Amino acid sequence: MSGAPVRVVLADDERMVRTALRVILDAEEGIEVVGEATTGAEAVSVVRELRPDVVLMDVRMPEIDGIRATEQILATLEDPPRVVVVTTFENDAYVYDALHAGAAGFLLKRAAAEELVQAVRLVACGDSLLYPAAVRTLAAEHAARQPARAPAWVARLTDREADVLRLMAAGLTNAEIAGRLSVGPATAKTHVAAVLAKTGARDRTQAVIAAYESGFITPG
Amino acid sequence: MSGAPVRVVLADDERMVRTALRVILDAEEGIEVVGEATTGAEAVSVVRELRPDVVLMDVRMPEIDGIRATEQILATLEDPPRVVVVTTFENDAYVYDALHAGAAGFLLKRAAAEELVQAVRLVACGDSLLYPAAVRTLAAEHAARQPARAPAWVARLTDREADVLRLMAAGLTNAEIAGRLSVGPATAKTHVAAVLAKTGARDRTQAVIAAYESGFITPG
DNA sequence: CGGGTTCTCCCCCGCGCGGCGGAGGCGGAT
DNA sequence: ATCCGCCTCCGCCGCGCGGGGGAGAACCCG
Repeated sequence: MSGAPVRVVLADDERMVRTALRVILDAEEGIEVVGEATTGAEAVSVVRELRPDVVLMDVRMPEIDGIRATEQILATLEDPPRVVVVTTFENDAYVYDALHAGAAGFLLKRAAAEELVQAVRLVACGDSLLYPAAVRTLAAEHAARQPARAPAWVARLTDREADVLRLMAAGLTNAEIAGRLSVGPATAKTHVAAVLAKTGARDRTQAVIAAYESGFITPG
Repeated sequence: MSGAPVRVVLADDERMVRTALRVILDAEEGIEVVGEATTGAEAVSVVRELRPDVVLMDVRMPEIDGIRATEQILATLEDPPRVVVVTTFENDAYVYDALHAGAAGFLLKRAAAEELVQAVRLVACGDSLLYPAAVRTLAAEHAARQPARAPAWVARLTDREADVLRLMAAGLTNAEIAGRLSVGPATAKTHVAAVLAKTGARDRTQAVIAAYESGFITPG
């Protein structure tokens, strides 16, 4: 815990921001700012060279944005540093992207100095962290991932047609669907035809796509 | 900030836990435990009556679990309190459920006393919060939505075959794929056949299903 | 009672699809 | 210089699929 200091690299295109971060972090014991970068591309090469423990990565940067830079760092380096994505606005959609890219944390620039320091220490210990307000964004996205996206046609499906669509989305042929539902092949075809009509699909493949895209069935 | 104290209700079926929480929180200035509940149903009625600012809600409780109780509280009360879901194990799938139910935070019972206090203060201010380890769960779920679950066959696809699979998953016929890629129909068929072979699919529909299930393409 | 909906089943037809084998060119690796 | 992987294309064949009809039985609801 109190061994070697945490080595930090700052990536931000604005000098003032870098300076502010450096001042805050350098004042802390056990934290050492070892490098800076002003573009995403530079961030990747600086990190590759200096091998810091933590990277504070701005989102909006020239050449390569912080999200892509994060992806590249995590994809190309072995034993990569922990990346904390930093941005200005909390309503940024970047929260999701940052986590998706493998970021260990997400901070707003308006965060207090103590929050920043705590963030660096936390991720250096292997923990993850999100700026509280960002959690709301994430939670909201999570919650929103369920409703809304159910097109009208889903409700118009009869029970039987819904069964058939599920089996179609399981990759079954008409004959197999008939067998699974214990009905004649002709009946299965009729239901499939009805599903195609209601989904507006040209063939069973498009129907399955519609089933996925509408959330009627979900991967995993 | 330092006006009226934060009024807290504790909902947990274990007396020891309630006592522990009460001792910790009552020792803090500006925080007042105004009520307790031992079941989910009781939690709902107690909250309805006492109108606290914050509810510490256990997950596992008799009658109604904490998740459903949270849902009911947030759905039926106007100007509802902020609910922090508390549980014992961090590998609980409840993190997701809790956020989905509208919880403002997620804490583990092993959290330090200071974390607990900070959590109450934070959510009382309107911020959200997650126990750091819980963030990992959430972030991992988010991140896991892409990598890992990429079966071996994804990597074995050639660039061209990946293009073709994407178009297949867009619902195009062989002829349309050929047109889109500016190649002959025979070539498109060859690539499709290769995709079917590598995905282990019997027909294009199963290939598209594999594409979704593997995360090769994502809904939305 | 009649009308609507749903589920069931049948016919024929055309065609896209998938399986089969073969072939030539082109670039990188050995 | 040789092999191998990838992309490109060609034929043939069988079959499942989708489109077009029609039809009977059960059910609910007004």
